[in-house]
Amino acid sequence: MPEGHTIHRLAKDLNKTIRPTPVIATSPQGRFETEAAQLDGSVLNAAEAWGKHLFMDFEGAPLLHIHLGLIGKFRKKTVDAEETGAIRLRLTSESATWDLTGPMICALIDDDDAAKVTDKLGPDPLRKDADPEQFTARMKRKKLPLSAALLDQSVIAGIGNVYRSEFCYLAGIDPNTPANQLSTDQLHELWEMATSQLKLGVRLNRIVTRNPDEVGVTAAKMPNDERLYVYKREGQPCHRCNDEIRLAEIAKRKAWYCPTCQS
DNA sequence: TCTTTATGGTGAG
DNA sequence: TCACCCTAAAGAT
Repeated sequence: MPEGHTIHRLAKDLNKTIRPTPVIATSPQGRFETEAAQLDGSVLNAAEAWGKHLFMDFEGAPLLHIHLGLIGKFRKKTVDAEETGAIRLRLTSESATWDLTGPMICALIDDDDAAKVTDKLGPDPLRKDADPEQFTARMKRKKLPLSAALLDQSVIAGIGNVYRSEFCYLAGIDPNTPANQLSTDQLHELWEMATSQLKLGVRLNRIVTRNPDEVGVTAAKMPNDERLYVYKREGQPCHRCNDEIRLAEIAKRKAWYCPTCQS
C-alpha cells in the first residue's frame, strides 16, 4: 500500500541489496516466466522511482517497470526464504531475496515506453530533477478541489490518499477549495510540505505527519495511532482543536478533514 | 470462516 | 461513471 515515499525507499533498498552481482530472476507464480528469464543472470545498474512508478535498469536487458497499485508488495527476505503466496517475480542476490506480489504493473519495456510513462507524470518532490514551478502552474489550471488535485499524478507525482488529506490539514485548507483559487504562496507552501514530508516518509519508512512535539517523542518513536492528524480518524477529536474529524468523499475516495482547522 | 477494506489505477461504455 | 484487476490483512460472524 504505497505512496511515493515507499517506492523511493524501495529503490534505495534494492540498489543497496542487489548490486553489484548478477541476480537470479524467477516467477514462482508463473505469470512472468519468460520475462524473468530475460533478467536472469544480469546485473542491476540502478533502481529508480518517479512517483509511484519503479524502474529497474538491468545491464543488457529491457527496463523492468513496476507499479504496486493498491495491494502490491515488494518484500525483502533472507536469501533462502521459502516461497509463500503468489510471487510474480523473485529476485535473489548474494545478500537478499526480493518477492513481488500483487503488482498492478510488472512489465519489461523499452526506453520509448518509459518516456511515455514519465511524460504523463508531474514533478516528483523526491527527485532532483523536479520543477516546483511546474507544480504551481498545473495546480493553477485545475478547477478540481485541492484534495482531488493532489491525487492527480500529472500535477504532482507520488501523493496518495493518506498524504492528500494530511497535507490539506497541515496547510489549514478546506479540501474542497478549488485548486485554482489557491495563492502562489499557498502552492509554494504545499510543495515545500510535500518535499519535507515525503523525505521524512522515506527515512522512517512510514507516514508520520504529526508534529512530534505535540506527543513528546521523536518522529521515529511516534506510536502508529498518534502519527496522523485526520486520516481514518472520523468521529475522533482533532489533535489541535478537539473538534470532531469528518469524512467526505472527494475524487471518488475517502477524504478526512477538521471542519474547524480547515476553513 | 467469511467478508470487507486498502497508502491505486485502467479501460469499457 | 462504473466495473474490474490483483493480494493480504483486518474485521465481522
